[in-house]
Amino acid sequence: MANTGRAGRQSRVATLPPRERILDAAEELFTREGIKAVGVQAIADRAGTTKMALYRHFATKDALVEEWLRIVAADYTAVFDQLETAHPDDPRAQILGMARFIADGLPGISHRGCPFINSLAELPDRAHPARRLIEAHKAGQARRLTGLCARAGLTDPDEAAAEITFVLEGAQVSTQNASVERVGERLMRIVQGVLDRHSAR
Amino acid sequence: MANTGRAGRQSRVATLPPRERILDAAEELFTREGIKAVGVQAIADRAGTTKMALYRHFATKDALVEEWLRIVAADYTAVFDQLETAHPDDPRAQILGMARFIADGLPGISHRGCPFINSLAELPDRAHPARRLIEAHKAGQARRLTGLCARAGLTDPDEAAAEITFVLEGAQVSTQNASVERVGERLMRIVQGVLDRHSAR
DNA sequence: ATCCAACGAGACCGATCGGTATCGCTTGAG
DNA sequence: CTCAAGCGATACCGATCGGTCTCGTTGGAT
Repeated sequence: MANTGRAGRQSRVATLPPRERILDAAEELFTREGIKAVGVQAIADRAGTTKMALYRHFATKDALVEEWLRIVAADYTAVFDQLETAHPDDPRAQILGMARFIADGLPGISHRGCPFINSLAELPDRAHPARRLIEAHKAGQARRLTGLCARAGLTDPDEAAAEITFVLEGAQVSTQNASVERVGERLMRIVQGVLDRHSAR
Repeated sequence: MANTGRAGRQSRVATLPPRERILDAAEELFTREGIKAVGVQAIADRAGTTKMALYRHFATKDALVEEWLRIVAADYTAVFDQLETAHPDDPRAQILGMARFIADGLPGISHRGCPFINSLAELPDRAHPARRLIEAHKAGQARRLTGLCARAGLTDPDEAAAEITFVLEGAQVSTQNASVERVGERLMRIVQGVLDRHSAR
């Protein structure tokens, strides 16, 4: 998901405006190295611009972090929305679509995990705006997933949603470690099993 | 697990040697604030000693981080061992015991997650000794869990172990966010379900 | 009693951090 | 054509980082 910008230098033609390049660079570096490990200078360099230009668009580094996470969250929500319009009357397909989206993304984030989980680790302060954003996003996703489970006719929507959430998060975490092989398919099989098991018999 | 040292000032009597106090302080601060966010000065202060004393026992900050993670990993392994001696011929009880241990620990790590997962987020470099330590520990736990699943007579030990791992990690991650309520019991119920489902009928 | 190793205290170092100030240059809307 | 706004470059600021050095004290084994 995301990572729209090419990795190369500032292309000669059709260069994006500085603000977008900065956000692309931030996405790349924050994801790969972590928030605290990346300095604003490095972000400016990778964006092919300067620190001053960065501070013309973002008040502080924290504000940039927040905006980056807002975009990531919006990307996830967009996938959810898109699945909803694609399968308006099939909540089960929406759930499996979300799982498929996560599963397919696993190889790409190999050894680097989920941006949200990693950012939470670097933002211990619950009052931090970026952290509040993450928690709000996760809460919204959980509510939405629970709703889908209910509409899918599962016997215990709360339990099923929690189960799926655990498995989804756990798969992303586990991808950081060991053999990434078959994690995606394993994940799909498990989610499928959860749905079947909670279905009214 | 761990957190053996009292939280208070350096007690007047029976004060632990500096090295232990430093490790206790590191455990406390690294867990609560994160690795990168904590300076060696802060660790020394909390241990009631000085930076110099710290560097007499640990070559670098990284070495201290590594030693801390080694202790945490050893604590987990010790619980595993203890369960093995308690239920030598009941692999199922061992698995449930481990899940119970995690579940009971969830309220304690509320909003701060698992030290391993958080540390992975702050150690993007796969060659970092501390990271290698974590990966080795996780690999060992996974192997052990798979073995238990096999001995428990589950039809697909690999699948069952992966499922349990995902759920365990996911529960710890999710504890950082929302309503921590009932997460422990929910976790136990899910693991129990995984065991039942994979049992030969 | 002695002596040495570990300790507490604190100054100090170079590097890097987030963030600001200054100054030309480009550029596109009026 | 004009001119202000946005831009790139660079120097700079105070604070903090990990890590080193010195020195005076202390306490347990011999």
